[in-house]
Amino acid sequence: MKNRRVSLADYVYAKLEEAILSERYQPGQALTELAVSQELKVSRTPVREAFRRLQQEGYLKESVKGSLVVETTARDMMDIYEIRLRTEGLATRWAAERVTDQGLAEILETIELQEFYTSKEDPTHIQEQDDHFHRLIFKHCGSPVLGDMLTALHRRIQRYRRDSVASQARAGEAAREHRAIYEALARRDAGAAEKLALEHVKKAREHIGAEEGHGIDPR
Amino acid sequence: MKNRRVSLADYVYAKLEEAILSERYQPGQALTELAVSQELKVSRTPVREAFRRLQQEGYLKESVKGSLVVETTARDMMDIYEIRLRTEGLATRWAAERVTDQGLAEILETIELQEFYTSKEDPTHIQEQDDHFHRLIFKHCGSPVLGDMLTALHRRIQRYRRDSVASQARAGEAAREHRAIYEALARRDAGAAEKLALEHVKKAREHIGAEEGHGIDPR
DNA sequence: TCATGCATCATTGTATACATTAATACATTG
DNA sequence: CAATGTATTAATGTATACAATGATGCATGA
Repeated sequence: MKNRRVSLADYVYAKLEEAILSERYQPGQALTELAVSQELKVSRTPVREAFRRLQQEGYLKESVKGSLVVETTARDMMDIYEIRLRTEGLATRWAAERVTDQGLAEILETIELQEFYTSKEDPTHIQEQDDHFHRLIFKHCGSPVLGDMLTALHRRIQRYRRDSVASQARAGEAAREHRAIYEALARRDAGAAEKLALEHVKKAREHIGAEEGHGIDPR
Repeated sequence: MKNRRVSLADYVYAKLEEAILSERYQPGQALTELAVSQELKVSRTPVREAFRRLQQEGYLKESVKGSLVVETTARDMMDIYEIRLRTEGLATRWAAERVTDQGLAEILETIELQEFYTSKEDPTHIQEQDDHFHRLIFKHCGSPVLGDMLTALHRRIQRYRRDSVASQARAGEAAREHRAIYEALARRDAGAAEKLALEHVKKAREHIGAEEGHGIDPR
């Protein structure tokens, strides 16, 4: 894919994003440019670039002393599900209308891997493939605007989804729903694809809501 | 609001964003860090930060020689309207449920200004207030996730909206629609607010579609 | 004339030094 | 003892020097 050697700034960005999403850096924790640059053995310059990008994405926010890791609250997560409920069906519809045969092959491959890991009850790899499935749909929907937007939203709720997919029962359901969506895409059946995607998001939200105790609005 | 003096990086970012949105820097044009730093009489460091943020936002993309100004195509614009059709009603509904009296006062003020400039047929200030109205709704919807997302989408189609609002007939309609939305907010009538906002976006899209010749898909 | 190789230059990537700012703690003074 | 001023320090902001890379143009030779 990218033959260009990644810059240190990209490297730092990836490291920090990973650390934040995996919660090794906890919400509220302060990061200073100097501390990160020493930890990763680079100068402050690439660290600054990474900080700025993370701030723009909403993962970090400036504060008097260093930059704070921003929490994606349960409330933010529910908002994101509301947005996904209204837009992910559209992305899937467009994907059905526009996906290439090669794109379909990519999607099928990730589904088969997901099914394999589901049978092995391997949560880490299940989520990896689950994420990948959605990213592929977004990539093949033919709209960078919508695709990039949904990809970013997906990232932000990764930790909530991780807990959810870890449930073996839900993992099996999710894999079956993905395959149904794939089949609609392969038939170029836009209506079915949209409907199935909407249902899929609804189910995912219900499942997460149940785990998170969504009765309480923690705003 | 912000008592902190803006950094040069913020200044450069604002300058470049303005230049791109106003099309003083045209799509496809290459900008180099050195050229911009000399033009604005600052070092490359703040320029680099601004570049990175603009790249993250999708206004610039890296290329072999400098960074290219990215065009928001008519196609992107139509995609953005599709997204707005599905989400802006939600934001307005939430605003009706959550806006404070002070927020309502802010919104009313911008509407009155918009009406004033409409009566004066002053397109620049009309759009300024039109933008401001929408940003206020997004700010008061109580969801940073949804609000920031819609604000960014709005920005990206600014130039298309500019051409549209310049039409005096549409400007009057838009002002009336804004007032109707405001009144629904003031009554805390979430259902009406959502419906009116949806109608407003639909009308705006139709009007822009007519101007742009949306029959042709220029992808 | 055309291809090849080399020098040059433009541009970005990285490190580092210095400037600035704001918070903190401590001492001095009334 | 309280208030105020000041030195210290920790952090970011900015400029600049240098490195690395890849494009460009030109000269040379077949």
